[in-house]
Amino acid sequence: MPELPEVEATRRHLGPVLEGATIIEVIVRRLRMVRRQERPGDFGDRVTGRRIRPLGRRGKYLLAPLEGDITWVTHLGMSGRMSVNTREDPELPHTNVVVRLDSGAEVRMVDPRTFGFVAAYTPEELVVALNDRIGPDAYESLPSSRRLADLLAGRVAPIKALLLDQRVVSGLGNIYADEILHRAGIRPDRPAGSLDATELKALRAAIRPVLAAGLSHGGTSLDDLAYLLPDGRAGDYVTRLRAYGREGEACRRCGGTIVRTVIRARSSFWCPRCQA
DNA sequence: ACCTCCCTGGCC
DNA sequence: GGCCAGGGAGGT
Repeated sequence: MPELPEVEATRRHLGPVLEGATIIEVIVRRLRMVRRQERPGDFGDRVTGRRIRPLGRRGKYLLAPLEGDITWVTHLGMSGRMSVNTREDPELPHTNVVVRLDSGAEVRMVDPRTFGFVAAYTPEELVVALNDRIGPDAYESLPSSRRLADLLAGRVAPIKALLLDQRVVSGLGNIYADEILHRAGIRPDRPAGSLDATELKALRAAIRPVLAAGLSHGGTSLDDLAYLLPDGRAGDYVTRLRAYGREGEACRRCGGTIVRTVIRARSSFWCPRCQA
């Protein structure tokens, strides 16, 4: 599912297709996909006719800055993915937004569950939509362990819940949060404020390597294949996962048995033997 | 800081 | 035929 590594892999694939191209037409097949926008029609109106500058990303948000100070923002939600096509390619089911380029290529957003969305923002709107809502990017600007200590001090919520809170750091979802906690050797249900300095260092140190590994494999495509790279290939980090989805299987570090518990209404997979 | 909702394919 | 998956927003 699309978390930071999947969004970043998507950004890297889309870059060569989008950058420098001009948007000539936008087709919104499901109006629900345009959200967090005053009027849904604003999206097409605002992006059409503009040239795309180099792509960016913040947490799970894919950012396409356009000439003229408009930013096309895409969030893939739970089940969204981007697909690069020619106009002749048949459309997959759940193709909800189509962006046609002057190059003849088109980028399609496919999202069965429609938790994803697109929007087009002025600089002021972008600040409200992103800066005021999400914290530093977990890959590009990870806070120091000392800063993390400040953020987590006194918090009784489980550390897993705070890793998923995009205001603390942005980009982590359920899969990579579990992988990070496993690598750091920390139980997901530990009260966040109870982590000592050594544990916080281990936690901080686990974040980038896990995300980098996921990215190097093109991300994590699960059996449902909801997430795929823009060329249709699957990311295969699922074969390297150490915790997520491995209930009942042997821990790849200590040989213990991975368990599944529910934290904040989300599945958590972890090893009771090597996560303390 | 917690709960509910959105949505649909896939599974029991 | 019902339930589950879950990111993020909204409400209490």
